Amino acid sequence: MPKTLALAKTLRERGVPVTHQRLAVYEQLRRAKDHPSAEDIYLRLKPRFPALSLATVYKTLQSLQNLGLVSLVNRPHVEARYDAIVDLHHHAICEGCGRIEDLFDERLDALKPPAKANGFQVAGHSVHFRGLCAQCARRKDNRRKK
Amino acid sequence: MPKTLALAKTLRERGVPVTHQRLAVYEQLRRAKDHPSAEDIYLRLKPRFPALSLATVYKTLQSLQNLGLVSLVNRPHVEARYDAIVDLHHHAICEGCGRIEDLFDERLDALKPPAKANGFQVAGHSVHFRGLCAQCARRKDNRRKK
DNA sequence: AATCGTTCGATAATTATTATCAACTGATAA
DNA sequence: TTATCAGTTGATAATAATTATCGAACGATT
Repeated sequence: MPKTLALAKTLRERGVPVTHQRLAVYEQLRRAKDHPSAEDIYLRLKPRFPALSLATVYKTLQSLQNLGLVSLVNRPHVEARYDAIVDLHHHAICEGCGRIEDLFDERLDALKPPAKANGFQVAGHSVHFRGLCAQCARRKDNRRKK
Repeated sequence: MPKTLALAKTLRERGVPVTHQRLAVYEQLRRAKDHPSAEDIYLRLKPRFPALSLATVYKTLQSLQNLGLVSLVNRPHVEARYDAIVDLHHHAICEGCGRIEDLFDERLDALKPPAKANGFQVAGHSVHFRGLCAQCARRKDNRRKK
């Protein structure tokens, strides 16, 4: 988790050109405490960088993600997936094939937020595991053995 | 969680007209075990209901959600939100104002999927609490007292 | 069977995101 | 410092998922 000042060094080390835009987007995201959207970041930077394009913000966030310097709170632009099960349950999401499996587990159902989340009134919760389902895990192993 | 046969009764009780389309969409979703998208459902029903429109599937899923009969696995069509924190952490999402707060909690970090999730290779996980943040909870209370 | 409010299907509109591409910029080497 | 070149930028078009619109058709009640 490099600080803004260290970002230039990190980028250089990985052979990624250091640009004003990249530094500014990362700096803005580090300062923000509200998990901004691409457009939020764009609007906040616009006064200082009048020539900035929204597309650049998207591309920059994408490459910072690839470098492992930025994470996504919610997956964007993915079609909605529905479930006829409305009772409390959880999900395992396969990153290989997109398959979503239902998980029923009382231990997970009983979770409570940490006391630090002061005054937050919980209406519900869910746990998402991400990884590879049995089939996809096998396929990956095979590929590696080649 | 009413069975398909019971759906007509449930809808009637709530004053919602019972239509072939609504019954079919719900039946299809109950049978499916793969958390289908609106389009998946549409394509699966098309052979039996050639006149069906994709817009109707969306509208039907929306009203079934309002009735509490269908749940969403992932929130659709919401802009991506980014985070400069890449270490394992969790989120509390306010349904009032959309605010997302970071939660750090070793208890939540240590979660493992139930043994039943056979062969699933976990790469990571996260816990989402949804509800109302302190401010929004207060506002709701006030409104109720009127 | 008549009426009325709701829903349906077709299509246009909207929103978030990605693709395209010519002009520019940062890093490297002369 | 300047020339070079791959990678990036900004402007805009394209795409994908979803929602809005609206006249025609339907379900429930009488």
